[in-house]
Amino acid sequence: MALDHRKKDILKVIVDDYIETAEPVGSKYLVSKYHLPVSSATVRNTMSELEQQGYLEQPHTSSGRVPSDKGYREYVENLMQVEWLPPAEAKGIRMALTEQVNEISTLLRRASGVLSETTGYLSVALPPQAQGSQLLQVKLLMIEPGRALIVVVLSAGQVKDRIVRIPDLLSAEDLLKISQAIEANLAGMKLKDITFVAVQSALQGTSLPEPLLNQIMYEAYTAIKQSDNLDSYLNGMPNLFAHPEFQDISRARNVVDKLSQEGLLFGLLDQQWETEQAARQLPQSPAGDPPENQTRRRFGQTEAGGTDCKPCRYMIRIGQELQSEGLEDCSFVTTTYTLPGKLMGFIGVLGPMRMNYSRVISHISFVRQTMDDLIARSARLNRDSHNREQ
Amino acid sequence: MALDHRKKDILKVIVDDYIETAEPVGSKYLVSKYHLPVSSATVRNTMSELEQQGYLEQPHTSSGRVPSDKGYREYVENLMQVEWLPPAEAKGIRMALTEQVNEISTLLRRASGVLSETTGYLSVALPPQAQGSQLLQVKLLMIEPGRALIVVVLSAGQVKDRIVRIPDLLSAEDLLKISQAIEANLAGMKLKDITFVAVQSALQGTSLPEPLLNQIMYEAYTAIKQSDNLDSYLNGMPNLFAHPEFQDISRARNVVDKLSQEGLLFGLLDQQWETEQAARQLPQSPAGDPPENQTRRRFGQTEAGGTDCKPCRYMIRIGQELQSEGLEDCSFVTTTYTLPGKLMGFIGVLGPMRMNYSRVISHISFVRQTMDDLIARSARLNRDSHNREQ
DNA sequence: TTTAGCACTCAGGAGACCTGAGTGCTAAAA
DNA sequence: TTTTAGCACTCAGGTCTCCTGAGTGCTAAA
Repeated sequence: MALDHRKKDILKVIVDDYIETAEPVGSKYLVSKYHLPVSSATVRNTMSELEQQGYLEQPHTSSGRVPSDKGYREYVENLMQVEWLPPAEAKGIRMALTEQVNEISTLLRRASGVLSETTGYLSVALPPQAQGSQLLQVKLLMIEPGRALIVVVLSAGQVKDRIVRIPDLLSAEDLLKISQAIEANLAGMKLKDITFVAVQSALQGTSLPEPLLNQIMYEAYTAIKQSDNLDSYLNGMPNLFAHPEFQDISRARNVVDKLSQEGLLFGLLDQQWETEQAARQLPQSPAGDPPENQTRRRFGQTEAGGTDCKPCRYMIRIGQELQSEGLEDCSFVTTTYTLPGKLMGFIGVLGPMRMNYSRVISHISFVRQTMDDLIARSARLNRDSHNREQ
Repeated sequence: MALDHRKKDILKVIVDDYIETAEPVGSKYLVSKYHLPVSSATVRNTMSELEQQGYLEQPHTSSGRVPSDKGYREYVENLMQVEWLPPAEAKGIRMALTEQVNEISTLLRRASGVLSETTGYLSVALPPQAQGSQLLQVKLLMIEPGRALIVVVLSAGQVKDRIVRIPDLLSAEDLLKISQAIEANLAGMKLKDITFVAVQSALQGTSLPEPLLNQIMYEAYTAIKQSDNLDSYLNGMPNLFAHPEFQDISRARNVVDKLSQEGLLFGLLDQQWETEQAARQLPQSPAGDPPENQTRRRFGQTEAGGTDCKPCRYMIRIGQELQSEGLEDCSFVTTTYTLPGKLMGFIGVLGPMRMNYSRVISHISFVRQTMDDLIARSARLNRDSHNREQ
């Protein structure tokens, strides 16, 4: 079932060309454009076999071939060459990401912006799955009698605030007591481990009358639990319209529709999350058969001339693999960035199936790498300064 | 130059019909569908005159007529009837907006969502222009040595936080001192009146060494000044694709492109803001000639059966009036909601020029009214509870 | 196993034709 | 003076036919 050398060569050239031109590619054209050392008849025979094996499709009898989902998958897994970023571009991206970033949300916004601009597709950046991060601080600030601001600070550098109603009788000192009690008992816990009962028992010690506590207890609990409900960033929607596959308005609409559904992206990325988790369980076994429709490849250091980028795991989902009606003509390349404490978040690029995978992968890998570097550096700085103080 | 009775009638019917069908309307069709008491020949003559006066256009010689920008303007100013919301729908909207709203941002998100769903167009909601609102509180929370969280609370119920670097040597107590000093000196000031020098002199009293102060002074100043940089909400992008005027991908793209440009919406709404300001300066003179391309109408209380809605000022910009390349085929209906302290924010609905103005106006007016009620009620509650305590 | 050659297919563009909804104009009727 | 009936005219858009050329599969020879 494996493809022989010629078939691989021809499949690669076909996909390359189709990515470039968006036109079905024919045998004669292929031979002349790429100076293949065989005749067009031979190419025709090979194409015919590739079609029988499911790597190519023919829009109609008398037209050239177009890659199928399977063809693209073979291409991204075994055939394509990832071009590395020219150093100048890499430097530009690094600078764009590095400038004045104190918060993870700023970093995500930048990352998404850079990705959509440099790839010409649509990009998303999602905050880390905060249920796994630790609660650092909870502050209650009196805004005016009856209303307070709850600020929740998580270990991943995420901050969430919300205004809540509180009993009119609670004073600023009461609020201070309450927040101190919560912090004393819950700080350091993982978000997912915090229960209502935990909050309840934390507040038991405050010697405040029960009725006053009840309302704020509930508010504090939901504020903490929902503190992972952070914004995601999506850029480059208009980019999609430039590609011929979306000239047909109904397809374009399908995609825009899907992307506007809040939950969808999270769902797609949850899939990856689960896969990642599973992968961590296993001892890194490069020999293990990867599941059919997931790509994980490792990049080595590049040779001189390229931009260095450590091994980097990404996932490519092509067409049907997205299992999402309306996105059959799209591909989605995603990767994860990591925060201290085993936290992960996602960045991804969505484009037509006919996307320039090589370009997207090199960019997303570099952005990911830069993000990881920045995050690690920032963590290191903090640790250092901490040590210095002691 | 004014239109006589028949011309008005016919223009109204044409626009009504075109809004409904999106097809150029012809004379014979018009007479039979609407049982006009004249013959098609008469209608033809009238149409011809309306075209000469610029209210109608003919896509090509042998087709029916289509309203021009001027035709739509005449329509929205003098011809259309605004249908009021059926009470059931009004109730639904009110409930959707009312539930669990403690923050202006939540209210805006809901308002935008409701508007896009009920009108079937695209909707936006922008936060109030915070430069006019007062600084209520500034808190500095230590996250870890070298990093702090600045929380800025404004009078309009807006909260903004950001993480900043601080000198490692600053302790939590120092931060408390600093925030107290800032609050003591600046609380109650309008955002636009706060200068760097003001922050500087506020911190003079803290007896902290100057070098430590410099950095945080700058951070605090920018945090305060940028605290009006709040999120806007945009919903219903996919709705636009359902309308025939956007079947042509290039137009759709233009619109999506425009709307993705961050500044655009603010620019469009700034225009309205200036107009509003100007209007407030003037003693409410209903006799004054309104500027050519702005609509301001007052609604009275509705009669029995309708939903009550206080007088409500809105602005309609049609096609060219938007002065925005790419939006020539769109109209934008906007209105302002008000917060205590003369603060205003915007909500708006953008759709094809051929939008159902009546429907949009009744919905946007009702949403605005409901928002104002909610905000006022919330303010009243707070004041009351405040008084009770004293 | 590869290639040259040939017959075959078929999307898509060009041109001819037709239809029908719609117009403007004119002359008669009100 | 205004309205209407009637008629000739226009033209977008659907349908039909034809043609072209890029592309194929198959076969027989190299």
